[in-house]
Amino acid sequence: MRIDRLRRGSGGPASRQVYRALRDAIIATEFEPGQRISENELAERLAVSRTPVREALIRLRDDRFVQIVPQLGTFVTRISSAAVEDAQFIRESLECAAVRLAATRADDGDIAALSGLVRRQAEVSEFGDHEHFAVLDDEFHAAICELAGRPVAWEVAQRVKGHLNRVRRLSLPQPRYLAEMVAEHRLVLEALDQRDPDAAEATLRHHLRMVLSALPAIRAQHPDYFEEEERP
Amino acid sequence: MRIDRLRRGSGGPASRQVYRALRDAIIATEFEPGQRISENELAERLAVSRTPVREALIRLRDDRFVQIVPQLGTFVTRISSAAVEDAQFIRESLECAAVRLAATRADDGDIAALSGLVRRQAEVSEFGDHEHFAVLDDEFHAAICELAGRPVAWEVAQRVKGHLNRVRRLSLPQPRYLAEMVAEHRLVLEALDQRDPDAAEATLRHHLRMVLSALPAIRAQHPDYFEEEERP
DNA sequence: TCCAGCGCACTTGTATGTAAGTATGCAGGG
DNA sequence: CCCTGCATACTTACATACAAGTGCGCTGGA
Repeated sequence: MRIDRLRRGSGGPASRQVYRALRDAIIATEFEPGQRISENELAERLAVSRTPVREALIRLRDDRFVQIVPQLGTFVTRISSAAVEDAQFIRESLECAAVRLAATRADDGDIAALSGLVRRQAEVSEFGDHEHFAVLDDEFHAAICELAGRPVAWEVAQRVKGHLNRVRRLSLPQPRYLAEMVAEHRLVLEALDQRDPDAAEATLRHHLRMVLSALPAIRAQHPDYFEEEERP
Repeated sequence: MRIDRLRRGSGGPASRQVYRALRDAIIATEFEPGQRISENELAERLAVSRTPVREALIRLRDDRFVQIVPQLGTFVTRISSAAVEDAQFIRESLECAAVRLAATRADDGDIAALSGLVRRQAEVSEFGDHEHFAVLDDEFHAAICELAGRPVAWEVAQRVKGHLNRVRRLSLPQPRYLAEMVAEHRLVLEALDQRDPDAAEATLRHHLRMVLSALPAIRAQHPDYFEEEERP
């Protein structure tokens, strides 16, 4: 396990640092879905008291990354197709609405900045640097929400996006994945450049749905990471 | 102040009860925007310890209903036009996306149930019972998200909706308000009955935007409840 | 009167202690 | 061997104690 004593006095309050560390660990499946996690053990391992650990876990419960059962334990939620689709729905609804606004509000300078961002994405995609690309990808989507005048859209989207990332990390890296992402970003950018809200929404929606397509395969590969769904 | 000792052992954990009580009080402006609230005083008044109070306040901060400044105090957020518009944006994006899905998935039984709900709304609107209407209104919007197969859309929408409610409570009650709401619900219902996603989205969007129109007037009436906005 | 400077009272953040409840494993009887 | 019942060790929820930091008011001096 990579969770370890966190250095204090740097990144804000302890509870926030614990939250981020646990969230990252869950999304990276360093904490496996279904696993039980103990407040006491985490507090000891992180060298803080139970209080900030508890506050972090409460927030993770709001994010649906853990399930807290009183007097029994706290468990990493298993992946449920419904939860992933919920996250996808929220992200898609918010970002598509934002990109429509962005298409009507962006000026030439905004488009140029976005264009530069996509260019940088193309560069790092050449080297297959997934980690760096992920940062630039987030910047791209954040910039769209910013252009729309609704940065809150990205904040909410980012929160639910963790569920999508957890699934994506389980899928085998496709060789042409990054190149395709860049190509789709270019299409969105083009639609924005032409101030075409309908095209911008359509291309972004298509782009966002790429991730979800791999869901059934991933489920077949890691059945014990998934919640068994009721079949009505 | 109406915040008072809460009865334990009834409605779940104490922290949740405190959260609900505080949230309701803030939305009802029983806690005025800008007012400082003290963990200690609240704990004493509610006859619980600081722990559940603190957990409730943390969640309220995530909702942007309070602002916590370390070593200084916790304050009820003033109303900001940006925050209200953010809430409106999120709610509108999610519910409009949901109603499109609902229009393609609803069967005759669903439509009939929704129709019955609107009929009950018409009844209570006759008596000007705003409180009861609010409950039925929530049921209506929740039902749409349920029909879409995305109940999470309503959960998120409901959370941000508090910001809209706080503003709405400050506006003078319009005499024909409830009747108009019912009429608009009928239009949405009609579009759903005809399985027309575009019409459903358009009518719902128009419906949701009614609240926002009163914002400037309310701001003029309660200037000290509002954040002063920067004029770039 | 006015101003400078110190001290106190209050705040949130964190640490630790108490209470209540559940699953588990072991012991004993059938 | 198998099942029943209890003791125990663990969990979260809540209460309380301590630490660090900020603003405000009082006090003393000019």
